[in-house]
Amino acid sequence: MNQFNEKQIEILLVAEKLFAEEGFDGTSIRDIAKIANINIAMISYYFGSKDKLLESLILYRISGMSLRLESLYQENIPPIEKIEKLIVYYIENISTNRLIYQILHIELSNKKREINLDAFKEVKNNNLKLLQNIIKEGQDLGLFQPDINVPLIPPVIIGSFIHFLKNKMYYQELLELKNDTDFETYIKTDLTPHIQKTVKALLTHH
Amino acid sequence: MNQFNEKQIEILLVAEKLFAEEGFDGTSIRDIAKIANINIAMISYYFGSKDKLLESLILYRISGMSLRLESLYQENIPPIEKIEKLIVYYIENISTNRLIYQILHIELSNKKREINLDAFKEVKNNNLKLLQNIIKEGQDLGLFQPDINVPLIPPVIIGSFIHFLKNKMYYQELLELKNDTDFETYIKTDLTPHIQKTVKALLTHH
Amino acid sequence: MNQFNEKQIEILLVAEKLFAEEGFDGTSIRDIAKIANINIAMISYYFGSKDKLLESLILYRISGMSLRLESLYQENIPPIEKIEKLIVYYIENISTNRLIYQILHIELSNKKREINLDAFKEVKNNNLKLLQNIIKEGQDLGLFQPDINVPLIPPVIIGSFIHFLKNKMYYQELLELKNDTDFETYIKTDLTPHIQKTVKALLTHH
Amino acid sequence: MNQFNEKQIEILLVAEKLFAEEGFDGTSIRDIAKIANINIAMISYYFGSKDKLLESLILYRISGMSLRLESLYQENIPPIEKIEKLIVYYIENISTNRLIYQILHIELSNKKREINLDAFKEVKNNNLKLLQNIIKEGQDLGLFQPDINVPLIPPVIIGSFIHFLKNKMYYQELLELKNDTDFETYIKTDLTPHIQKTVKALLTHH
DNA sequence: GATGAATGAGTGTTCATTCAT
DNA sequence: AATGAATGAACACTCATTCAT
Repeated sequence: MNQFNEKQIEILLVAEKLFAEEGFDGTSIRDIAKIANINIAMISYYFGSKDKLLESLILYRISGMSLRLESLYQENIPPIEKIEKLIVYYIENISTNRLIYQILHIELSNKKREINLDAFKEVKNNNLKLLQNIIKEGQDLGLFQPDINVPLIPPVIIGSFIHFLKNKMYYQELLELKNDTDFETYIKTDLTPHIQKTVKALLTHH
Repeated sequence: MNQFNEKQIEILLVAEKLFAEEGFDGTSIRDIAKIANINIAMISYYFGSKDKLLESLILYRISGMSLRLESLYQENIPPIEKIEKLIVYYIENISTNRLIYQILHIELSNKKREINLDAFKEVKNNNLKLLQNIIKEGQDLGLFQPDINVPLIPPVIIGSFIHFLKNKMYYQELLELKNDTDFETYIKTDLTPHIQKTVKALLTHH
Repeated sequence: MNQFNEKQIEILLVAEKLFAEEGFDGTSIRDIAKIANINIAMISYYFGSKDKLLESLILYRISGMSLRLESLYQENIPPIEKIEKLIVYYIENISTNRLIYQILHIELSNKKREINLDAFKEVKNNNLKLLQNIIKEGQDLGLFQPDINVPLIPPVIIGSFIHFLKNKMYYQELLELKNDTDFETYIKTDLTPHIQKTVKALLTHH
Repeated sequence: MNQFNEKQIEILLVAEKLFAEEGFDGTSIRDIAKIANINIAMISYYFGSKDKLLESLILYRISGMSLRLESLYQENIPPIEKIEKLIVYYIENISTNRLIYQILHIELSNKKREINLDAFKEVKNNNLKLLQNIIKEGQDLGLFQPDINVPLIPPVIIGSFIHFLKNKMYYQELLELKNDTDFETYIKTDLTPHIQKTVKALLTHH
């Protein structure tokens, strides 16, 4: 399933870190080669070019975003709980793939590079479909309001979380979260429930 | 009040466009000079360096984010309406300053550059304080729930909107918005109300 | 006699210091302008160009090397004492004009710049002629040896002294001269006598 | 023993010539690249930077100043002859390494660059020690005067010669040396003996 | 299959000088 | 008489990529 060998993956991981920290244009293949402890020519050799290295990285990461959700819809729990679980999934998925999300967020708006995001789109569509099913279920049960603009709910979930991440320093100061652990804990104990609460309110409030 | 002359502002606008589109590292001062139709040396001459050009741009834009809100709190309208207006303000402010927001979002997470964001932080803090006052007012009137984590509300508003903007192409396809005008209209007629509804639900839902 | 006005001389003095310390090519007119506290354009305005500034400086300095020696030959003292005095004059002249000597020594060997050194040559020739007369006098009196290659004596005097100056740091360490004052004192109490002794030995030794 | 390859040495030789003729700041890496017939990037590639190129050049030259003198002290000839030979060595060494001496003399007095001259200092110290031994030998044999300031003798030798070289044009005219060959011949037939005579006079004259 | 050597194109910046005022 | 604004040319250096081996 995975078309990259060990050395290639090592390069991809180094590249991911650097692209996320310094940006694609701000990262030179020399930097990558030095940290990955490989010859500079290896990158062109393995991936063809710096651009194709990015493509490979995105492909590698997105194909790794397994759809562990498949079963969620089938579970025998109230729709409201499914929503809660879905939100946790969203947040965990972004957390796990934080670096590639960062890269994508930057490069997405870059006119220079045309990135094939079909695989990413598919992931999004699957998640959206699942969300739609759950909401439909809740509506059928009379638990959720009927007039819900479903496609605008993921932006609330994802957007809130990513905005929080991006402004880490600001919120660390504001919320007096002294270190990274505090920050991560806050995401679990406060931010996630807050987003859940927000979405649930939206779905049920009349 | 504004310390930049006409020509400098012209350069800033070109730089803003390019930095947003291509990234800071992806934009060369030659690109800027060519489009702004000026000599390359002018950028160093006017701003000192490419880095300082970015600083100047941020300063220029943030100092332009006038606090047109001052009066909002004083208005004689129900708190719920104030919230609606504040959300419109948030969205309009980001819309107007879309490019610099994009730049900031990218450069914020770049380890290389240390950008002085004190002015930006101040804007944020002011907005947050206003939000807190409005919510307090609503709570005192028994209209809003008492257990609201106020600092987490701006992420919902800003995050949702920015996520929608960033994934413009995806949502244009999904929502069948054929062109930029449709997209902008959708923001006004659907997205803004959706965010308002979401926040209002959160505030009032028990 | 002096064709430079006060401001021009101020510029020349700043330029002299910088040219000596950083070299001509290593000094920018911006550096000069900043230290002299004048507008950059002033240098071109007053002197025409950076190159002509150097020319002006050399002219200014050389024309200032007054021939205080005229009378030496006429003094009623033994030739050997005249030689001693002449050597002191050489050393004092170079000391006083240390900076311009440094500049000349560097630029003399620079192929790029063609410096008109006629005035400098005249000074040298005058000094040489005086030396020749003194030596002739000593030879006529049977005090000095007859086979003296007079033109090679100034190199001994000037060369020794300048070499000592150029290798200041080396000799400060070697001779344990802790500071600039010690160094200057050593020149007076040891180096000058040493050069005098050397030349006198050459002139009188058979 | 020599860490530079053929191509690097070729670059070093071109750089040496240009640095000597135009000064370090007056020489661009473009000039060097053009004359050495290499790509501009090669200089950074081989030496790291222009500054390090200079360092490499100095290292290359100084490490090449072999101490061919070791045996001189052991030779079974009178001290006065050893002195003569040592002076010839000084002059030949400077002649051979004329360009790097010129560069060092310029850069020595440049405040900008800090050049590691430890190796150069060692060469000087070795030569000085040899000189001291020879003079001591002559003094023990009653041939040389006892009160000799030995550290000030090299300045006489080196200074005289370098001053003569630096003022080549002046002395060529003064001494009617029509071309370079005449000039070089004069150094051998007149200047060297003159310096030898001077030092010998100093050492033996009472 | 893997890499050291090499390069042309491009980077941001500084330069001395000019010119309108 | 004096200067701020402006510029083309040059600067040292880094870039991603190629290619012979």
